[in-house]
Amino acid sequence: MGYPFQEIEAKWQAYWQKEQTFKAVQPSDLPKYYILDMFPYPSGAGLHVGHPLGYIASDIFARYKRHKGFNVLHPQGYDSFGLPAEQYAIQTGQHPAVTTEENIQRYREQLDRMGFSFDWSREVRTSNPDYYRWTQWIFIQLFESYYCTEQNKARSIKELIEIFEKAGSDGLQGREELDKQSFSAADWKSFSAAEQEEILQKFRLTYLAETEVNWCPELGTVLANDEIINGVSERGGYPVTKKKMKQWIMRISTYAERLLSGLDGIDWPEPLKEMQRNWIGKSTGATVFFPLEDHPESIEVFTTRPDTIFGVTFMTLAPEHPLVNQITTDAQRQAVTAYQEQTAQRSERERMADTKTISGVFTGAYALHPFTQQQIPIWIGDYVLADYGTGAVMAVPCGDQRDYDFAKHFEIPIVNIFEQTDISEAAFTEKGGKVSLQESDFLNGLTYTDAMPRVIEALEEAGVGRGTINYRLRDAVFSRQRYWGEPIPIYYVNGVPQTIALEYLPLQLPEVDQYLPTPEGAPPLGNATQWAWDTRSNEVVETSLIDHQSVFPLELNTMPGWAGSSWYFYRYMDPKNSEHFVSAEAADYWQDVDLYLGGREHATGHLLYSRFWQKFLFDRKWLPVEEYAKKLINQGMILGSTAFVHRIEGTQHYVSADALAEHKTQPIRVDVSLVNAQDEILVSDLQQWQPQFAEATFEAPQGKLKVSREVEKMSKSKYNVVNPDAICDRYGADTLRLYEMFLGPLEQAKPWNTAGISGVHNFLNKVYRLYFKDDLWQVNTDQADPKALKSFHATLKKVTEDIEQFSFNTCVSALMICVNDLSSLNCNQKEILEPLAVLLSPFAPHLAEELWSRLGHSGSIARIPFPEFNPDYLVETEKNYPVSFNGKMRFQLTLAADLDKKAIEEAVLANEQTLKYVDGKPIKKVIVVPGKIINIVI
RNA sequence: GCCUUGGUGGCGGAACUGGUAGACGCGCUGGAUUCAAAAUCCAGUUCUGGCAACAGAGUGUGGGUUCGAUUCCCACCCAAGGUACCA
Repeated sequence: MGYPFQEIEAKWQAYWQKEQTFKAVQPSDLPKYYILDMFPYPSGAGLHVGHPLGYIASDIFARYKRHKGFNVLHPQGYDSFGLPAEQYAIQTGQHPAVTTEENIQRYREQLDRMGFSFDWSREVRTSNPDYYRWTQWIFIQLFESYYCTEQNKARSIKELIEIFEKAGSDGLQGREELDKQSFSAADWKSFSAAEQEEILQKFRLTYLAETEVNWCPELGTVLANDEIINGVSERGGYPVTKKKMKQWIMRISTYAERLLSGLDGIDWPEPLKEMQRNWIGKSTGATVFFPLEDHPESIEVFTTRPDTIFGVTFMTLAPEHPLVNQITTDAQRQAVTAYQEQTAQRSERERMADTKTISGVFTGAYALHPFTQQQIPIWIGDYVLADYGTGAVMAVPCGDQRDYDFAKHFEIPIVNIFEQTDISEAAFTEKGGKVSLQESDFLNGLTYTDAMPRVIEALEEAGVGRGTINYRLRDAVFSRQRYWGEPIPIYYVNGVPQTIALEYLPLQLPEVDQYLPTPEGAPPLGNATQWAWDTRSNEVVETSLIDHQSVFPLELNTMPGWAGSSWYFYRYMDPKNSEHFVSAEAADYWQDVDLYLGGREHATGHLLYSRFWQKFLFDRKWLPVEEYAKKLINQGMILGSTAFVHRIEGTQHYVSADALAEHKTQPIRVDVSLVNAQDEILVSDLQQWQPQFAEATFEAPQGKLKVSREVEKMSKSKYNVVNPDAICDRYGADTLRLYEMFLGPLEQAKPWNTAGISGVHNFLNKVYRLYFKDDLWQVNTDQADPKALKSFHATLKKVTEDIEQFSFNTCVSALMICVNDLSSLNCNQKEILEPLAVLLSPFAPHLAEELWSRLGHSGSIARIPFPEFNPDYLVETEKNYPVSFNGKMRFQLTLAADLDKKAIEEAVLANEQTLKYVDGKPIKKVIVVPGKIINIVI
């Protein structure tokens, strides 16, 4: 009989809830420790066994830290705005708020069953108006800020306006945003509100712009770059095309450098940092201006290889480049226009899929080389992207493979500027090495390293270019044409955006009767009858009143999914505050997240955007630190093990998976819960499960069909989901917790497989039997066996070290060894069993609480000090040393444990019979390897 | 293509800065207990040969450094994830 886990778990879960055992106190004299999980999106499918993996790990650590005397903040909440609830609403008419609430209920029940030590009094939900009020507030602050390049931080836009009022455009030197525009202080004051706003829009950290966006027609919305995977939408996999739209944009690019350098100071997984670095994509090079031959303007290019400037034989512009139409000669106009149309029609996906076909058209125009004044033909080609760099490249076919291919294809001349290199087959693209330049005027004889600073200097002297740093990171589109998201707190007076003051927030989502876009293509909020802002009463009023003087239209777009999740970790510190998004005192006490656990898939989305907002809020002095998460761990995904039955192609006849070689078959997914441990499925179960099997025929001995397996992501549609509730029913939450940890290293992805769960469950039964014999309490106060003490303290040492390194799988193994030892030594002394309960408490909290109360304590075990490791128990009097000779182990030598290296050597040489000679040869030298090996040289 | 991570029994996985490879668990084999089963306990289990003692091989492949390599170095193969006309 196993231990009564159902009774124990229910009892202690109720106790924790009633006693508020895990409430984080604030203020407190204890040192703080903040452990955060990435909060879940509450989907309709509920939790599967993969979801809790990270929660279990963070919970073990949180409980451990409490035992170690920390004031632990371990909160949980819901990222409850999102597309699935909205799509469900479109299909059923059910309000997303209703389905979201239902899903949250279900999530909460499932989470509670697993015995997590969350402080639920601090729960946040991003779709709650009390929460999104502050998301809207942050949006407004971004709108009311600009980035000051001199102080290298965000400042209030009011300070920028002051600068303009005092000195006009001269007050802001060298800012590209102003382009060539210049105005005096008097000019500024004479500008209309709309004119002023047009200038300010170039500086605001969130701004409106007509841009080419990724438009997903199926979803009816725009998507950010990180929401697109291989040219199709991340959600649903629908095609994405380019479309011009007026959108709210976040000026994340101003933070590119700080987002990059900030990575060095935080303890995040290296692969994840690398992904962020690549996404930011810093490249150092130069901007070069190529004057046009018959046109006043010049073409600006960005290049990482200005040292190869004498190898330029043509230029390529993106087909969308603004100068193309102006410079194209009449003779070439038809061809150019045709090419432009052709590229515009190709979807993003087509363009990406087909990178091998070389295409392009000559514009007929020429630029002049900035140093040699030679004529350079200007081409357009779709291998040049409009939105990277300046949308134009100086083509150096000898040094860049794409330019090389283009030149070969269109028979453009190639000049080799690299000494002693062969470019008959491919371009020479290496940067390092000792290859020097030739036919390069003042750069002749210089290597890459020497030529770079020299050429940048020359460009600057001649006024035709400068050293530049370019980033791949683009500003992030912030508007979504959706209903179930935060409304953007903006209304428009004559087209000029105005913010809604804090005291009138939140701007609550209006009711609509349709969650689809309006027939005119406006976002779903366009369906609302009440969606206009009255500036006299400062409230939302009937849309039909817009003609009145004081009533203005509200923004129809909502915020993207990442808005609410970009700052939630600060709300947990002070969740009920109605004055601030977090109070200075709370932020000051908790500071930042000490440990953040979550999936790798958020590397270039949530984890980048939230760092951006953090830096902004830090700049404006609302938050105390510039990086919010000191340490981050990516837990690996638990994958499903999908089962397949096999149907002979074109028939309704199914065969066993071991007979696949003989037939041409088609695999069909079946529900894993119907498959037994031997990978067999009963035909009768299968026929009951889905009607398509009812009329099929089977080649199944004893009515059993063999299935084949494949490891895939867990998902409802793949029928491979395992529900944690089922595991809790059968084995209990403590077993589930231990087993998920035992499965393998936390960071590693692994398929779910229940095969080993009995071993872990057995371990807990064994623990129980240390305390109870035939359900009778058997713990006594006798002195414990030294062997038992030794085993316990060795385990204590190992487990403590392993917890600190998040190696929970080896912790479980160590505990198993210890309990096996104690059980075979018949150990039932309080001296060991009392601290053992505390040691087990992070892993199997329910059982530990029960044992603790049976040991005669009142109250929870949760804050009892963790047992201290005592090295005295591990002292050994004798040690076994393996003796190696010529790399082979030859002897076991038993020596006193306190001997040092020298004494061991002497002891070996003193041993006349067995060791002074080896294979009849005298020993020349004894090498003692630190640890436990003795090496002998003859 | 590039970047990152990894490759160890039938399976999941251990092995601290180079030191007895395969801990722990599953599975399997045999035994004890039982009328029987479940549960529990004990023993064995990398592979090959052998009744056995034992011998040989062995951490993706091929080299190298070392008294000694899963661990360090070089080249390659494979898998997973990321990313891609980024100039």
